[in-house]
Amino acid sequence: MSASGRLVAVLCLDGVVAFDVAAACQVFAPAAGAAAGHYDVRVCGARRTTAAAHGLTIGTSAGLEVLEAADLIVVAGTEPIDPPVSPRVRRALRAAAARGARVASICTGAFVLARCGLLDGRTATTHWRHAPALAARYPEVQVRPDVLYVDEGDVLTSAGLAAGLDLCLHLVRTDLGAEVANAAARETVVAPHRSGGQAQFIALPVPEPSPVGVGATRQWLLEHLEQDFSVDDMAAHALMSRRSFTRHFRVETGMSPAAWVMDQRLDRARRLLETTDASLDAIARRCGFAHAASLRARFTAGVGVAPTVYRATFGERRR
DNA sequence: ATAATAGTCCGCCAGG
DNA sequence: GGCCTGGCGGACTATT
Repeated sequence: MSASGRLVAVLCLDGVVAFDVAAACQVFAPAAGAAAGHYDVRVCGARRTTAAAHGLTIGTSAGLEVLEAADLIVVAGTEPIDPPVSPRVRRALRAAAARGARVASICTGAFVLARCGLLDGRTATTHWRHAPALAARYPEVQVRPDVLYVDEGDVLTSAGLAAGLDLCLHLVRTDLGAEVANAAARETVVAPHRSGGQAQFIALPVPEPSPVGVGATRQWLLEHLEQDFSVDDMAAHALMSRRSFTRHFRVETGMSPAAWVMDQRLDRARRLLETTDASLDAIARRCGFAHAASLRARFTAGVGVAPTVYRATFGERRR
């Protein structure tokens, strides 16, 4: 519950994928930077060192006992997939979820959660290559092979490798707000915000505007977010028919045009709520909403809390 | 709050 | 045949 010093345990089983461990550390553990000091990260395992995939060895900084106290447990993926899970780990993960701590998996770490029964009746994702295996072995799990990550509140899963970074940034965003998350993303040199629903297969994974395809149009949209657009307006800018435009847009971004624009509007609203004292109405207009009422509705639906609550939580209270 | 309206998404298919 | 475009229309969603 404390605002700082959340205890994060990164769990390394045999065959752990080093990239996944590093991704979590990179986002949560920096000693300097925006997120510094907010998390207390321990890489934990059953032994001092854990044999990782690809012949690497990972030295752990804690034993399994941290699982019992952690506020957030990140289960890194393993190769081969679906490793045996000791009763101790199983108990610890279940207990953590039961006491309200969050349990997150990266890549094939979802198999570990599934094995512990934490995904039963839930929606989850994993690396696309292993999604069929996850669904086949654990029929209780609703597998979504087509998203970057799934946030079920206390249990979160993410797709392959880089999507783990997206999930970690999503957690920072939830805990500390968009400004801190964006700063952490900047340090990691990844896209600041890729929403969980984004497709795993996208031609241009990083939403940096590119001059090819519909990238130029996305750039243009970002520069004029305060305006109102129909899909026809966007297609006209891209010199395409509406049908071709929406088709290309989905291939490149994994989202429909309207959904993408809404994501961008909400992102901007979050930032303005955090960093300015502007009125809701002014923010609404600067983000392309007709009025405060529509911002409020879409914000609450998309972010999960009302704008004023968000500002009270994450806004800079500087004198 | 409800129904009417407008806008969006996407499978389908013909044509270049 | 493979590939891309863009019109059509129906299901769906948001807005008023």
